[in-house]
Amino acid sequence: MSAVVTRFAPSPTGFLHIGGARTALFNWLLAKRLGGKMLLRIEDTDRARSTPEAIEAILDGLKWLELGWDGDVVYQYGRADRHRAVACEMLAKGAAYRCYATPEELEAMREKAKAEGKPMRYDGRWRDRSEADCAAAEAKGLKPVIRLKAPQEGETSVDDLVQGRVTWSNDNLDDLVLLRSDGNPTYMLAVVVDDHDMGVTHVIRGDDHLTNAARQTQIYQAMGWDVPAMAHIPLIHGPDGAKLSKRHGALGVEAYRAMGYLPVALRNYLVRLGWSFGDQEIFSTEEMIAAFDLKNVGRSPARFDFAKLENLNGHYMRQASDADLMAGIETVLPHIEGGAEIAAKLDSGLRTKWLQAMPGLKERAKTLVELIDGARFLFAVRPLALDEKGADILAKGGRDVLRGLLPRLEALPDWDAATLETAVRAEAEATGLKLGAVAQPLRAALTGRSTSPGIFDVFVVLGREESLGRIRDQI
RNA sequence: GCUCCCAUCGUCUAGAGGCCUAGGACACCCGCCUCUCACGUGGGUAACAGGGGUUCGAAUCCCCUUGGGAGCGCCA
Repeated sequence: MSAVVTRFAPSPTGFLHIGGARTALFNWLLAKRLGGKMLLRIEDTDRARSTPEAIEAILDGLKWLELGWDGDVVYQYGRADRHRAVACEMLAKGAAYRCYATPEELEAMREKAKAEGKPMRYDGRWRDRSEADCAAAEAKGLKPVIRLKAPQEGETSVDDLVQGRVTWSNDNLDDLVLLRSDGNPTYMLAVVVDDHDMGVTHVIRGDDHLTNAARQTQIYQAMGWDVPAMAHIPLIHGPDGAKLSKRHGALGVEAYRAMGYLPVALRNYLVRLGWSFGDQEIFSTEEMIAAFDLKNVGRSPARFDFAKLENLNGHYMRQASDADLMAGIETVLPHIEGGAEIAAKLDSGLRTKWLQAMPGLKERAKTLVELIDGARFLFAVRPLALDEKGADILAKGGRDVLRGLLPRLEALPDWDAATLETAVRAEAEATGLKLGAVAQPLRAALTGRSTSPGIFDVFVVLGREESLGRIRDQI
């Protein structure tokens, strides 16, 4: 029984988008589940569009998502010699042929087919030419491409683990180009050769590759190689149902990092997009691995829903340890707006206060960005700038409440939550106010806002001097 | 145009002929808890695209229609 080998094979023409991330996740999960390996291959045969920045972004994205790959990264372009060798082998065995049709000629052919309402396929005009024809073309200085001599009768089927058996009539599949006229392999050839050479047993990718699967199957067959198991998963759509384009939120995973999402939450969200396991919604990484199965991957496309991602993220934030959250904050700070200033203030004193406030803070935040925002009162400098609601509370009687309360607080022997609460309640009782009517002005003075963690916790984290100072500032 | 894929609440989905008066989750609405906001908790609104079959019985099987999506490159 040979071990399972999956692969994630992005082309480095842009960042790692959300659909790619899910494809990587599924490959990773299947490999983990079956005790196999997930390989990483960068499909950079398109020299003009591949960039080192994109490669970096993809590797960085996978690392952030904690989807590690096995072995070294394979760069497809580095294997061009082998691809060429296979193309020559196919030529030699009659499974491929030289085609001297020019790009202009092919373009005209497509235009004509389109105008006549016929399928836009290569018509095989060089399929059975003589050596003499080829020599004549050569003499004219034409450089040939090498095309697959695909079967013209019968049909080609793909037994897809997600889509089921999908069959094409061979007359709908034309003779694809294996080697370009400049001698470089095409994607179609390179994928097949690489997957074969790398021992890939399961190909999991977006269903935009479904038709390619048929053509690639023909290449496997021409070479007499085993076709790996295939699984074409449906694409992710934008919230409006249209294709997930850049305009819609087909953001790179680094954008999700900058929005303050946790890798564990993003993984959980992504795995439930298209895959299900009964009614279970929350999966730890271990549970995900144990439960994942291609059989439970659906065939219909899913829409991306930020609300659900956010909810999941909130769940994982609440569940996370304060220390992990602190670490998360520090890693995300360089990636968010205004993060640098906060990072500059983040000394051990602030870190201690922040950690102390974390239990109350994390209950109220759905993202790391919100967590940071909710903690602003910790490092705000006196006199505090009030937001609209905070100012409103103080303007409408809040100051009077603070004036009445101040002496009581100043006289406190201890500065712990219980003592403070007793004092504030006593003041409320003495003035006939509800606790909320006293707590809100305090909240406004202490945090500048109308919402915050429990007010007595805020008192304690801020400390006696800072708390009293902030109250006096507002009187 | 041609080929292929898809179709259950607003969204993600459960459902593999009777267990479905269609379940869960998110979102939304109404309560409870409460110093605010959250969290938590109780409840509610909300879906089998349409039409034909097959069957004693269909969300589940078949066909058609409609609506989405993908592919049809010397891109990947």
